[in-house]
Amino acid sequence: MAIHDVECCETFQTHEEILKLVNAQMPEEDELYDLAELFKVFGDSTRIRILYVLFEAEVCVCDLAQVLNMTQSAVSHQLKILKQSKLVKSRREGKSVFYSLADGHVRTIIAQGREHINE
Amino acid sequence: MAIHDVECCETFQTHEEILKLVNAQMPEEDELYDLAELFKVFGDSTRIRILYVLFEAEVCVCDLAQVLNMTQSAVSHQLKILKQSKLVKSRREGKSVFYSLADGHVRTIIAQGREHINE
DNA sequence: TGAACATATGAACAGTTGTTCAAATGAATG
DNA sequence: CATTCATTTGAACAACTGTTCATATGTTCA
Repeated sequence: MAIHDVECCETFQTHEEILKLVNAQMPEEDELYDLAELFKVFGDSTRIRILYVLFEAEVCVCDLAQVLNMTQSAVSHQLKILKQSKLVKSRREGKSVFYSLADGHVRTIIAQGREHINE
Repeated sequence: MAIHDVECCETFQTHEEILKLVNAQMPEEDELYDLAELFKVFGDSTRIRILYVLFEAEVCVCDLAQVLNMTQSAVSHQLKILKQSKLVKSRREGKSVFYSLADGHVRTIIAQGREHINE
């Protein structure tokens, strides 16, 4: 048993080795935080519904509000969050603002999540 | 303009078509809820850190607590959540309980998330 | 410029979440 | 079977989140 190994639940595992492995792969604290923030965005069924609409078409805010039967204010608040995390982008056309998906990761992540829960 | 189209932000879009497309692809409400619940689990940096440890090795609760510098109670609470969402499985060996990843979707989802934020 | 429309924003409120502390369960061992 | 160790659980508390309501911003057009 190496010097720096720690006794724990009497297994006397080589914690040093585990620590090395883990520290080598574990992202920086900032990145872990950003990662959690990103997944928090997916962690709300309203936002997922918005994303599903954007899978099909580029739409304006009041279209989203109608299709999803929500307040336009509520939709706008959620769109802001989606935009801040760069899952969605917007384009102004006259009085309207049109939203669409920002990149393909959204589809992959949601597809994987769906696969997982349907196992 | 078809009969059921709705006037909205003066674009007179064919909402009927959008609605058809969206409704065809949009999962049931239950599944949307489950999906959001799943991503909520990823939406906490503590749980992501736990998953990163489990990427490297099967470990017991007090190992996790030590490696992550957390209360063993806090770790246990989070493991319960990870287990309920089937991201993690456990195996008892004497007094200890060892945790490991339940399937490969975890890796894919986190990898995609990481790709997204590093763009 | 002023009215009308589409969207964004801020404050406030209820509901949810992660941690801590204390206590309970479960397993091995003398 | 009582003790010890590893883990789980429940209650409680502060921090955070999504919606609503009221209001502000920004754009078009008469």
